[in-house]
Amino acid sequence: MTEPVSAELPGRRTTRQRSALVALLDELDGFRSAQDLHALLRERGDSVGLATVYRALQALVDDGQLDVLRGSDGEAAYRRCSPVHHHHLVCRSCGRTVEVTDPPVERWASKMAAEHGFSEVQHQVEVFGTCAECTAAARS
Amino acid sequence: MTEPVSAELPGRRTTRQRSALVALLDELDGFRSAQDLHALLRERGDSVGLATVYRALQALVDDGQLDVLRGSDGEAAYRRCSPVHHHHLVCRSCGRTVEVTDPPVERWASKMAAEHGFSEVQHQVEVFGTCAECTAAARS
DNA sequence: TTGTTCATGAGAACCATTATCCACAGCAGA
DNA sequence: TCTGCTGTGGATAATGGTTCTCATGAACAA
Repeated sequence: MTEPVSAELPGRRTTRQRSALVALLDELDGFRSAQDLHALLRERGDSVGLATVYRALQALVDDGQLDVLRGSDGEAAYRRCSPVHHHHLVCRSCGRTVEVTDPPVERWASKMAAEHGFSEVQHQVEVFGTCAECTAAARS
Repeated sequence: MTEPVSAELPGRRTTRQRSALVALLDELDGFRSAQDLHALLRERGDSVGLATVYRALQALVDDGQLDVLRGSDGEAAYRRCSPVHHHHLVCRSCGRTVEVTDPPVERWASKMAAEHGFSEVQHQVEVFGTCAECTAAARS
């Protein structure tokens, strides 16, 4: 009751492992699986346990600092994202991601849900394609 | 070369197990997991192996007769769907599903992708909420 | 009916994710 | 500085959905 409730991350400590993970995510610009991130950390010498990677990712998601996406194989992929509501345009081939926003889509989702009596609505809009570079590379 | 290539399901046999699965899917109107479907088949006496359920579901998806959805836990859910392109409005609580279409969203996705140089675009739009009945039930 | 070939089913294998256990680190108060 | 509390890390086991293996059985064409 006496703790500063307004603090962003109450009772969350800053450790070498979490810093390394956040730094890595800042460098990457596409969605990466937890397994990938764990392997990348090991490669660069920042040895971190797999369970720790999962815990840290989950914590960051809870804090709204990461976005999660489920691929067609069910594996979760993570990415550092802006805190405002947005959707993604993801390259199937290289994983590069563009954040996009579109108020009309938001309105459409709310309207459609209301028309059918649905409440507490969330929507999920992701666009997958092949980016210009990968298309060019595939042609060579 | 001599087979009827135009046949809907070339080289796919009709078996008791597949018929039972399709019949079950026709009766249900929400997304169900493979595990659920397997349990339901057992309950009604149509004993079918779990592996068979997965194989049959995969085959139906390949033939475009089923839609797949990945829940937040990564579990796949299946549903009998109309063959034309559409999206879903899914009740988080009871799983009931409404199929919706919206050409503007389709156009928006294509336009957005083109602006960023993406090609071979697919999009995924799902809206989750709580349907009127479940909202009412929760209030009681 | 017969032969070929695909489908089935039980269980093992697989793999991402989560839980468990215990040692350790950071911080607060004595 | 010492001590105790609590969150964290790491290794590993457990979990659970999905896929694979392979011997057996069923569908279909001739």
